[in-house]
Amino acid sequence: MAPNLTERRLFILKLVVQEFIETATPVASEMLVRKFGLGFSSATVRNDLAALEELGYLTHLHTSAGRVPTDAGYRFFVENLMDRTSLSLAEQRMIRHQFYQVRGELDQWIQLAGAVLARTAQNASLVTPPRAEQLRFKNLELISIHETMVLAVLVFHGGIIKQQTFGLDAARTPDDLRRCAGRMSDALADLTVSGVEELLAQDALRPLPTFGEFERAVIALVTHAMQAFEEQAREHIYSDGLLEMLSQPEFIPALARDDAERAVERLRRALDILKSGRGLGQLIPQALASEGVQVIIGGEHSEDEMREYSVVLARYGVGGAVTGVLGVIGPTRMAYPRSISTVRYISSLMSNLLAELYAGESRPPLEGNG
Amino acid sequence: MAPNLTERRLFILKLVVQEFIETATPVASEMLVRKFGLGFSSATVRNDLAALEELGYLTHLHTSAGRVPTDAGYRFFVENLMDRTSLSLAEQRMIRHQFYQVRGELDQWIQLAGAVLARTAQNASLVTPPRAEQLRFKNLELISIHETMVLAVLVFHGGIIKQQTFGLDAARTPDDLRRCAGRMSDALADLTVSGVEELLAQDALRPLPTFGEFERAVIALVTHAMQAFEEQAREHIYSDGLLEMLSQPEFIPALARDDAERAVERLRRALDILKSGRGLGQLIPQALASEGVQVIIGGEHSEDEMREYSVVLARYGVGGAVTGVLGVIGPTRMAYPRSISTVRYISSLMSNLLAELYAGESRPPLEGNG
DNA sequence: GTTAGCACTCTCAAGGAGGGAGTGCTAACG
DNA sequence: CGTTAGCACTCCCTCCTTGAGAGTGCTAAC
Repeated sequence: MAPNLTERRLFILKLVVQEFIETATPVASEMLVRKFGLGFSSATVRNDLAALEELGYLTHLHTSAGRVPTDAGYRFFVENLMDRTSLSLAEQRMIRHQFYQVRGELDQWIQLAGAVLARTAQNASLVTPPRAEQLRFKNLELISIHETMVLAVLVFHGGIIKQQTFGLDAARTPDDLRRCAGRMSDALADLTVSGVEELLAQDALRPLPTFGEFERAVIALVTHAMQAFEEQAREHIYSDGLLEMLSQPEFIPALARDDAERAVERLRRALDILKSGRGLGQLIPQALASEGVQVIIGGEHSEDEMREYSVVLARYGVGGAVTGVLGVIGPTRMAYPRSISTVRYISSLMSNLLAELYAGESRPPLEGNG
Repeated sequence: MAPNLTERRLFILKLVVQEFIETATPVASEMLVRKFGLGFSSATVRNDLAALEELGYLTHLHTSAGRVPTDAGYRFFVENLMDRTSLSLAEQRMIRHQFYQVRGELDQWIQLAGAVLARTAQNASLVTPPRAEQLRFKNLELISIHETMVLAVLVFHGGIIKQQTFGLDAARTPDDLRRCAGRMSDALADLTVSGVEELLAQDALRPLPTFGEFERAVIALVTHAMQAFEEQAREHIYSDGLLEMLSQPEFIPALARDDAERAVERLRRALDILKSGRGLGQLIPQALASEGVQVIIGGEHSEDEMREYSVVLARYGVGGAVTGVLGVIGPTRMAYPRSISTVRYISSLMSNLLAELYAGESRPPLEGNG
């Protein structure tokens, strides 16, 4: 009943997908024969195209239109047909160099990763900052802004920093604050949110002499800050490359197969997705739990609004300790080989950078030859 | 020669501008008469419209199209005609409440300001973080990540924080680092970039016993961080509300007077402006140097690519010490009264918040009734 | 100064024709 | 049986035309 997949048909499918990815134009039989100098006539190719269509890998919008891959077609291409290349060494070098230039500035890595992903894959990118499963307290500093206003700098494991100002009931000297911060740092060291909460509860029951009203207030502040941070960290996704994605023909009315309205509506939707993170929600935890590069194509998404988009994601980080997710999002007609190799490279690069930070033994520190 | 501006003509001009701002549709004489129950016939209004056109305040695209304000028309409206309202008390209360909820989290104020501006003015917003003219050092903390890796947290006056990791040549204990950070904090306290540079130079000439190789390396790090920060702070503009702006009819092909292609091209341009900050470059320093709310309308911009947009900007901050700029950007057909009052309110709100932080005497700290 | 009346201009949407692209089918060929 | 030439057919896209509608500008009267 269903046609079988001959070598030639596989080859033709590969050509169609590659061609459509490149040109964004439906692929015609005649054109394939001429452009690639196939040894068959266009009629033969047409038969194969019809077979591939019956198998569900291709469609066409109307009788006299060329073929376009379906989601299943892209999936088959990604799994079985595409050339598994890496980024060129020159590109890798260039990217490494850019990261080298912001060495030490952890908060810039995320931005840079987003920018590089977007530029290299010519689509939008998304990056979540590296996060520990559990925020763990490391250090506290209390800096006097003026007599009754204090800047608290909370440092957590993994180089995560949060600042918070608060007012005092009574004036305190900078030295006083410093001593207090030292005591607190020791008391709270390595605790998680629940640990701090516990301490606060205990403390309330049997107050220690060194921990007075003020100290308890600070612990409450820390608790609150950690809770808020964990919550907002889960939602926060950095994204970039909107402009790159918008230069894809899908978003250019004159080039879009359907009319201009659609192109703009699509754009608005895309913006919405990137900004709100809706439609990406499940993807992130899912990617965090997986190894290697994940590809989700069009209708494979659980969200309806994502069915015109594909996402290429990978986890990065050290062990299970500090991890994040980064990836590329764009129309289903996406240069999968390139996107995948870019995501793979950047995730491994980020992982190495983080490993240097936390393990130290992996490589000599970046500062070494500065 | 040129017609004169009678009371009625002023009134009609006001109506036309308001009407066009609201409906985004060219305003016809007949429609004005009916909608506002004017006591004149449409022919009379037509005469006045023609006069206003001759004065340069209105145009129409073709013979049988209604009138549309010119940039000069908007300008005249903003200066002389529009109702100078404030945000409603309910809105003010709501906004204050939102800021109250992120009290103490200085870095969230910027985001919040951007979001509120965008939502209230239904356009894109831009906010620069509050900056001192000169970055002034306040405090340094060195936190051991592992034996040879250190996280430096630099705190500057104005609650500005920068983190930077670096590797060590030789292992150091956390205590060692803490003591060192304390010495350095004292040595560098209140210095500007040039001050630190000077210290570094002096130090190189006659090394003090307490300041060894390591300390010099840290000072160099601080110098570098301050330089980099000052540079990138100048360029960094936070922006939000793209989605809000895109819901303006100018960006919706079906509603745009000209064709869909234009709408999308416009959109791409707008994105580009917001992302790169090109076209805004001069505006920021200019706004920093001015008092009150600045309005720049369409062709008044020095940049050509901005001639379809208007910007409403205001400085915020305390004295000349710590200041930033915030504002709204959107199509020239912008709800100026609302944008201006929003920008005015938020800038004063932010100024108050900053004043509390730095002066303390202006109001009781926000934490007071938490 | 104001107004009614009207011709004129220009846009916009709908309908129709012609050209073109590409397929699907059929019949013949090796 | 796979391959191929030939051809009818389908559907899109662009251009053109047409008619309706909107709104102006002008003129002449009030």
